[in-house]
Amino acid sequence: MVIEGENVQEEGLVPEESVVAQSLRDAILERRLGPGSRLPEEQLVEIFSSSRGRIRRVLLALAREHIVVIQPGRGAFVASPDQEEAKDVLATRRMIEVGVLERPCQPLTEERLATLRQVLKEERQAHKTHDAARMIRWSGQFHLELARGLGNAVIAGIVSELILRTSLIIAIYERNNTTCCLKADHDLLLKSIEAHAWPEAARLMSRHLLEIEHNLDFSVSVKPGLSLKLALLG
Amino acid sequence: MVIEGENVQEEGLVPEESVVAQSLRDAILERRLGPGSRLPEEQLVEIFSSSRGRIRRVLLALAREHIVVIQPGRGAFVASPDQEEAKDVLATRRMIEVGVLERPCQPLTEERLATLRQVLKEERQAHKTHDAARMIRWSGQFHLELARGLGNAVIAGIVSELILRTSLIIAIYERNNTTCCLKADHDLLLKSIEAHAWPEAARLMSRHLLEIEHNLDFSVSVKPGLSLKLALLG
DNA sequence: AGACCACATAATGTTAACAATATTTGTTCA
DNA sequence: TGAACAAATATTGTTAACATTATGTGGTCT
Repeated sequence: MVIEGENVQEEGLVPEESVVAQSLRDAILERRLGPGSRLPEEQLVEIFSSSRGRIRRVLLALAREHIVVIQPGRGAFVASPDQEEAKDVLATRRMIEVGVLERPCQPLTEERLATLRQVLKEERQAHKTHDAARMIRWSGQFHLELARGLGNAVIAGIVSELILRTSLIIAIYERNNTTCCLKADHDLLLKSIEAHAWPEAARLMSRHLLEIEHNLDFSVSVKPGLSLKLALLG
Repeated sequence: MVIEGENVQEEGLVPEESVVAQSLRDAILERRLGPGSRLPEEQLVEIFSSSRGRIRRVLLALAREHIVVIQPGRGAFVASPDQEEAKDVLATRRMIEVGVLERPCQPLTEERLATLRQVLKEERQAHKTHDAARMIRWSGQFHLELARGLGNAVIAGIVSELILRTSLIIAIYERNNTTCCLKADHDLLLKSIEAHAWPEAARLMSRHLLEIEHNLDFSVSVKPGLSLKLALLG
């Protein structure tokens, strides 16, 4: 199944740059690229057969999305959100994603509902085959599709960015592979939505996001990541 | 009175670039630069005594904020949000800014409340002296300070961006200088907040933003803007 | 061993020149 | 007059070379 990319808009980037940006976002989302990883321009040029100018534009764009940090004179790194940022990102997601369920900007069409079911199916499939990367990807896609269906394009763009930041946060602070256990949450959520039980759905979403937040352990420090080539090509 | 700039974070830009970016944001916020205005690199280089490389980075950053559009091969222009985007931006603001009042991420400290009062005072002052630019600026600042005080840094960043987009939207679609008439809204809002009457405050905020939306006239077309030098230096 | 310093290496930051492309201007002709 | 074309101009896109700045290495001294 093919669904439009995780991210929604690529303002200011030419198509070739979008591809690079999306590859990096994918690698970050699926945790092949961990927080703090160096992103040397020259290596990225090689990997993507691009030019330094283009790579630099992409890195700036990703810095503006808060998933990359540019340290002047030192280079670009995958971001390592601190505890405060982690809490803020989760709280913001709660505000928006619960808000969208409580007071939708638009009614959920049958078509979008079908997409949601399909996404959930993919998520279950990934879970069954223990494919962690695909699990994360489709889990995020579920949240994004909800924002698309009940919210609007602007909200979807915001949520898309927050999902990526969440992925980094979980990569740093997750307690003990708790992520996988939350699988049932999306099932219940979709059931409530199908039943038009919006208050119940909102409650589930709130609990779902709070649970993620509560499963974070802010006492841990850093974790090493893969090498660039392995992360982006392997 | 001095309050930190409208925008919150300048990830990936060096200070000199931030200054240019903020100048352009200011010009757009205060409607000295209108939707559709051309932004030729060479002129910006002259005006800000900067280099093309820097200007280009700034333009990309602003494109990512949806207040500038880069047309490949043609250059950068101040964005002209269409009707759909206008409705989405206002709906998103409603969702977030009402949400922040209904379920604050943090209690409003006395210090922040004082700032809000001060901002409102400036707003009234600007209104009394018929200083349109300052009116817009402080009006936006009021919304931003609310997001800072009741939300968090992430929410404030989002709201900050949405305020700028709203300024462009109003510049295009405002019916008949209705903006100035909404002055009393912020007064009432602050009164409700001071009385801890959150549901009432939320209702007022919702009405306030809906009113802005309803005062838009989507039948109008474009309006000309000032010259670059006049807008940015005058 | 460990702190310190100088050098070598590698990475990023910057610039200027050139190439490619739009836009404007000017001319011709119907 | 105004439509159509062509040349001139102006603007953006791209690259490569260079300057600047970090990083790593090796050696010396205490």
